[in-house]
Amino acid sequence: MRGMSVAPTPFHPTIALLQTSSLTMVVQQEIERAILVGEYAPGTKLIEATLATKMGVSRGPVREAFRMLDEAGLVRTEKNRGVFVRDIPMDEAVEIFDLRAAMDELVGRQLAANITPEQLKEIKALVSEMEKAVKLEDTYNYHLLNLKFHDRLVEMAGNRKLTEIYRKLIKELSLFRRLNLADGWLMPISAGEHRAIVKAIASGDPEAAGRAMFDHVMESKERTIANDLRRQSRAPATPKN
Amino acid sequence: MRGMSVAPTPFHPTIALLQTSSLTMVVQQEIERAILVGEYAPGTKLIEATLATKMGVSRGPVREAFRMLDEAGLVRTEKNRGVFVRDIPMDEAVEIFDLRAAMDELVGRQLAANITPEQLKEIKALVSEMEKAVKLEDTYNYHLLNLKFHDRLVEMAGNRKLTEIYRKLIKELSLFRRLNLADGWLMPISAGEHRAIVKAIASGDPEAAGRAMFDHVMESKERTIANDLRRQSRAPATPKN
DNA sequence: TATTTGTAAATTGTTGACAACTTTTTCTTT
DNA sequence: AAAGAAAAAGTTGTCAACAATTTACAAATA
Repeated sequence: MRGMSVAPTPFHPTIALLQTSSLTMVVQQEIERAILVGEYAPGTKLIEATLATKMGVSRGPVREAFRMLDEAGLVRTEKNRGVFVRDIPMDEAVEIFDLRAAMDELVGRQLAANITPEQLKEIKALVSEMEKAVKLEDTYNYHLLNLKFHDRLVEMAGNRKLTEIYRKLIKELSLFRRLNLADGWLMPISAGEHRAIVKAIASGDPEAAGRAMFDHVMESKERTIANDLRRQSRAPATPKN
Repeated sequence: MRGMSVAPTPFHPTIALLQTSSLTMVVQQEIERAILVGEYAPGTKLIEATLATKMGVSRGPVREAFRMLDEAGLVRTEKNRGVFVRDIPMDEAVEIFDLRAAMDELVGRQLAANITPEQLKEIKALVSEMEKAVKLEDTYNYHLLNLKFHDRLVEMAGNRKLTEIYRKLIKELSLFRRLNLADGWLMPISAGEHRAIVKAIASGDPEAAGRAMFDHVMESKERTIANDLRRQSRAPATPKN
């Protein structure tokens, strides 16, 4: 037991947490959670002192968390005016879709060449669950499964940098308010595309799988745009009677 | 002149600067510059107090800048131990190359479809300059022109999100020490690929242009890997004699 | 009434101080 | 000497106070 004073593996999980996470980290994650879950809607002003007292810390950690969230694209900082939950405009959402399409194409190619039988089984199960949700018209659950499906695919592609940036983009996209969280009558279409993706990946044809994933993202982009146009015609942008 | 109190465009440039940049911003940019230019090598520990006094500010802004640089992937933070300039390992560099390839493929497709004659002229000029640098064996200038060439292409593709992330990746890659900054005998090859890219874009064939850009990035990836292997054989990793 | 000016309140920007932790140095002890 | 313990120094984490700026609101003016 000599010289064994290296890396004192913590006994209790709480201890491990305290060793890795500073107050800044905790605050950052909590604010991020609240933003992503919609507790702070896009455009909302986040006040340092308020958040600080609410979370029982001083303003320092809150400010540091703000700088992180800003860099991550979840808030926007205006000097001397404060930080606001970011609102993703339509054109930026479109840009994100295009970028995602290119990334997902890479994912498809990679998976067609390298996916394991177990992994294939896993994503097939996810697709089945989604089809179940379609039958039940459970849009919320479909939305969650859809996120999981794509996240797992990206993760399975085995490129950590890709995964990291993909997730960052998804987070930003969740701040795009006009996003259609699986409108009822669109679910079957989306679900069908998922089947096609899995089939293409299983076939082992990189180009086909890449194209299937690329097309799927572009289709959701088109659906999102169309959906937005419908809304705009229903509720005019500037009703300046 | 009613309601003209909007957007008080500053008269003096200094005023504009003071309005946008807080100390944190200035500190962040200065540290980033120093890192990218190699003043702080990968692995270097950055000490809050030292930087603070050196830049004439308190530790607060420095800490906030650290959080930004961490999120941007330029430094890594170890709780209670400090922040260090990040060192990009080989496998991560490879991942970045693969991701960049997918992004550049999108760029190529986009440009083949949408580039203007003026833009085409501009990038042709850049390629010519690079060929000049090849003749002069001016590797440093070639390196700079190469960066500019790719940056302009991405910018011309007109997807701001893509541009933003592309630049972030390039910054991270510059922390990959084994990167071959245009080794002499490789310049002609790289330059040839650039000609091919421009030709493909000019032809207006999106798939060809996309493939040309994709292939070019993958080739530089391979060149980088090969270069690293050569170095390793020259200077063994663990000379523990 | 509409616009401007002045003032108080709220909020952000920055700093310095202190506590907690890590690393280095010094001092024992063998 | 070598190893380990104790002390000192250096550095980070957190906080509270103060300064600078913006916002809200009321009074004054045209």
